[in-house]
Amino acid sequence: MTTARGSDGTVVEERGAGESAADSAVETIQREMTVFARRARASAGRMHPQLSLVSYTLLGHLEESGGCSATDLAAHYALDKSTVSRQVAALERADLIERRLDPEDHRVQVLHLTEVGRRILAQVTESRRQAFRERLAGWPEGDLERFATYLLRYNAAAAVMPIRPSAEAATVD
Amino acid sequence: MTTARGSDGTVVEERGAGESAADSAVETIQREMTVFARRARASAGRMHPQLSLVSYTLLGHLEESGGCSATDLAAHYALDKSTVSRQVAALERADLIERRLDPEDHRVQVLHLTEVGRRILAQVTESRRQAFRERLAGWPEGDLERFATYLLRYNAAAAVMPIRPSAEAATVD
DNA sequence: TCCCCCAAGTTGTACTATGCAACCAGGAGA
DNA sequence: TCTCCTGGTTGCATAGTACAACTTGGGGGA
Repeated sequence: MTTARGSDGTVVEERGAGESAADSAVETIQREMTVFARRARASAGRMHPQLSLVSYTLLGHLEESGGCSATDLAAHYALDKSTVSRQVAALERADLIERRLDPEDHRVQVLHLTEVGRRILAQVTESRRQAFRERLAGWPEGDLERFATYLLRYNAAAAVMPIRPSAEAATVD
Repeated sequence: MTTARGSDGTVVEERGAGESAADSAVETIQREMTVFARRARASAGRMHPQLSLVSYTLLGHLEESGGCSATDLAAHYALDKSTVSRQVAALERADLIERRLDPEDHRVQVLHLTEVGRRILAQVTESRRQAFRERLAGWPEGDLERFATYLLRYNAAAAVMPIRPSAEAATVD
């Protein structure tokens, strides 16, 4: 981090002597992506009262998969099965999901969103989307599309090139 | 760009009849920023065993500020002073920072990086920068600069937008 | 068929990060 | 001086997580 940032988000750039414009852009990208991640992480605790961080993700996965087992969730998000088990228990207590015994294999509990769960998930999703819309309000459409394209390109690369130290990084999600 | 499938499969894209291309771009941006945040969070612990994401951030702030108080850190990162106090204690135990009593005001402990701290921070920063360089390798310079600009613009907006409990928070994933 | 082993989930335990509240110590003003 | 404010620490509670031991159900081979 080579940057000072005021509470207003103003950024002071310092360009080293031998640096090319491209290097400088890379650094800015790194810094700003990190800022975003930190901010996101920092506000994780002030999540929707009903829906913790992981809970939201799990609900989203249930919505899109149309129901799956706890083991599937654990594998998909690289979480321990005990962690998922407790999360699932909490979500069930909150009436956001329900369990149905798989008739084929009685060891398996297939998890499904309840109506309430679907509604809460939609609410939270909508409120996230609203926040993004506000922040991106007034951007020219061309900029929005290029920004989206860049992010896709970046993430596609990141998926294949995890931060180095260990190979397990590939299990990120 | 309406179809973006990260390996995580977080969000189902539903493009309603009345939705513009700009709306679609906003959704893609939201999804991809979230993917990035999750990946960053998940891999944070792997970048350097010695340095958690928060620790890394705090060290970085000390480096760029040239020394500041624990209260400054807490305010800047919206952390509780007790949290910072404990983080600082750990960093001091690890010999990465040192405290110097402010001669002007004996209540204040000005925190400074030690040589070791500076070295470790540089190492981690370099390894992160390398990862970013790899992911951005081959991008045309114009794209890099636009991407950097967009991120700056986005984060500036995010910094100003009121943090509503169920908006920004939900962003994390 | 019966037994053994594997897979899905649950529960006990421990550890980390965190916030809040109570507290301590140094400063500043009435 | 006395009171109040500020920087910091510590006690306590909670969330989220992993690991290991355990429970229950399935399936394959002798």
